[in-house]
Amino acid sequence: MAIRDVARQAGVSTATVSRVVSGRGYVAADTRARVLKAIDDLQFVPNAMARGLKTKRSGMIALLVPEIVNSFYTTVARGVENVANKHGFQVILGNTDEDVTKEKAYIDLMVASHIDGVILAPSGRTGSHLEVLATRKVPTVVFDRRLEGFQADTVTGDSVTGAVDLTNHLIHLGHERIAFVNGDPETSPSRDRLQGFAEALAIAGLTVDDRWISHGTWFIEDAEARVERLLSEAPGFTAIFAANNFMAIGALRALRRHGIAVPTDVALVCFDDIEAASEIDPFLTVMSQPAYTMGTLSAQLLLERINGTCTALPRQISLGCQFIIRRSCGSELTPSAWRGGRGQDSVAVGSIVGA
Amino acid sequence: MAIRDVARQAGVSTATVSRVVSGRGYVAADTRARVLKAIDDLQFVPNAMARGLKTKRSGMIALLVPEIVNSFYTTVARGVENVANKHGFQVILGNTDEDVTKEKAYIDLMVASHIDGVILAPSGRTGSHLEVLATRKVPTVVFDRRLEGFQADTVTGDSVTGAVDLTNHLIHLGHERIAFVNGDPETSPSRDRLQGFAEALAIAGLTVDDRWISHGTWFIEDAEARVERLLSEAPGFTAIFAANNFMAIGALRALRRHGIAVPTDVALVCFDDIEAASEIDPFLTVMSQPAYTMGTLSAQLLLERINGTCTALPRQISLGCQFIIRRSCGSELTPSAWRGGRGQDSVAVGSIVGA
DNA sequence: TTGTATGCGTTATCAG
DNA sequence: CTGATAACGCATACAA
Repeated sequence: MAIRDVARQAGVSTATVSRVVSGRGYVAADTRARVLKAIDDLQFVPNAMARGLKTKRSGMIALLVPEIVNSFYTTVARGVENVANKHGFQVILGNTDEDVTKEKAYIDLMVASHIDGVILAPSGRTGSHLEVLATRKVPTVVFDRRLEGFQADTVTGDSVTGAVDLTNHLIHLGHERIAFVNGDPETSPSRDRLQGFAEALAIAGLTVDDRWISHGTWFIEDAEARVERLLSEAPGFTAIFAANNFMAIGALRALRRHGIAVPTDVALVCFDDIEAASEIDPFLTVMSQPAYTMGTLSAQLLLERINGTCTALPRQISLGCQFIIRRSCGSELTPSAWRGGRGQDSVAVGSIVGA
Repeated sequence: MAIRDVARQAGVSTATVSRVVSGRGYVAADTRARVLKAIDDLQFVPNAMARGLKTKRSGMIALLVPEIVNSFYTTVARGVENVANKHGFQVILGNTDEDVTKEKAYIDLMVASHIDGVILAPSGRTGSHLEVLATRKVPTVVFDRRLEGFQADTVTGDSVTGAVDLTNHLIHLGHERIAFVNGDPETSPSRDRLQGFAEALAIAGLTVDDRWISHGTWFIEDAEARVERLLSEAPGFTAIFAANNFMAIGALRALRRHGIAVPTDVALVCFDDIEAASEIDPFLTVMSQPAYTMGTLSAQLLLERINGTCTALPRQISLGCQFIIRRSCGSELTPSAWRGGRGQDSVAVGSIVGA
């Protein structure tokens, strides 16, 4: 059941069938009807590979995320998928596990599959392992994490500002000794959030005990181990700033094991929301990134490149984050600030930095 | 930079290059070396579409889930992806949004892409919209939800037993008036869990107020609205059995709005875990399904079909669930039972029902 | 408006 | 062990 079978059945040439199927070119109404009937009779489904071989387009885009069980990334995925599907693209979702090697392997596979575009939250500091994308001119959008030495449209959250706000919040509540549980320092959000944290402290005239700042990976277990160590080696802090939701979960585990209550004994704030947790009890004060929007926007930028609609220089877009105040800092719940948006994001203020 | 460029560069035929690349057939050592050098020089990457057109295999399998932000499904995805990648397959992850139409659209796309196999948690009661998979002989594994009138390997959690245990737990704690917040009655887990619930109550000589049993969809918002209605129209229950994690979250939202505390005022248990929430505070008593194992197993079954290793009749596998007791029922935390497994699942007892 | 013919980049079948 | 060559299923330039 290939295109030629349909052609024979309808008494036309394969070219005509192709025109009917693709909708390109002129076909007489009655001829079209005959072809459509044949297609239906034979249950003809065009072979996407053969088509792709000819057109050099696969109709697929890849989305590579470092951690598929993190709801931040799945929400981004939702956004990407919705926009992509709406424009006739399928999304291949890959989980890179914060591993540059695995990321590279995926990229190579994608290149071989002649994927039409790639959206990824990269794991390394540089984009050296992505050069094949540039070489093969595969449209690429980087999100969540900026990359050094790699030109591509980039969509990130405004981590510096968000971290400043989150830190100020703690400072205003009277905290002066704040521990910072960071993720992988190779990734830009890690550095940005630490920077915002440090800036806010400096302006407030506060100093940081270096022992209260820990780096590592973005895995829960790692954060847990580091907070564990922190508690035994350098206690004395009254609050914790977790660089993302997973770091916060790790911190919570360690604190719980030590019988330390949040926010009674230690305050806790973090980047990214932990939706499920907050249902139970308005709990963690967070700086929620517009994940869904990050996904839709990334997909839009990518599609513009794929369709050639945009040929401008790489665009850098920074999205504002949403401050959600809950009672994790010892403060009372502020109803007006408690506007946890579900499903789609609430308004997200974006600023375009690049061209 | 196609295979013929490599052939020319290495001074051999395309057939020889193909043999080197695919690893099939005899090639002299020195010839192979020359070819490999040419491949490296030219940065040759074989075109997967051309290969697929010839071999009729895409090297891809599709995983269709109803709700991508539900950690149960992302955990399954992790399992599927790990096994698939290990065997050289890529995974296309699709989100069907509990929508049969969207599911059908995905399936059609997959068939056109000559996907090698499909793993899906279907949305409808029957598999009538999946017949194209049978027609085209696309290996298929159904997981999480059984399908009527569709022959395929199936991997599910043992919902009936799990529901019985969960219900007995509530009964033993003294609850006699239990509300049941179900999901979509078109899906088998919904029916199985209600059945287990009813069985346990019957054995205990308890009756159910029909107004306390609600059906609908598997969306959080829907459960929330139904519990909301329940609270105003038929209060009086002392416990809630939520058919899955999302139903529980919806219930929690409604309860919170009414100022009803869990477990103080109303007890709550559910199927599937809410990992993040439990980190904060050992909270919900749940019947956790072995999601990761469900993923790896589904992938294994599928690969056996794809490789033709298994040609037996459809296999039905039911996986035992893990009972995690926390303090959501008014009981004290039982340390020995508190063994929430992370990452990979703890032991999961499986029973093969079919051939 | 329709048909013919060619090629996309591989793999596989045969000779050699 | 290696090479020539014919498909695979479709899209498209060019003819008609």
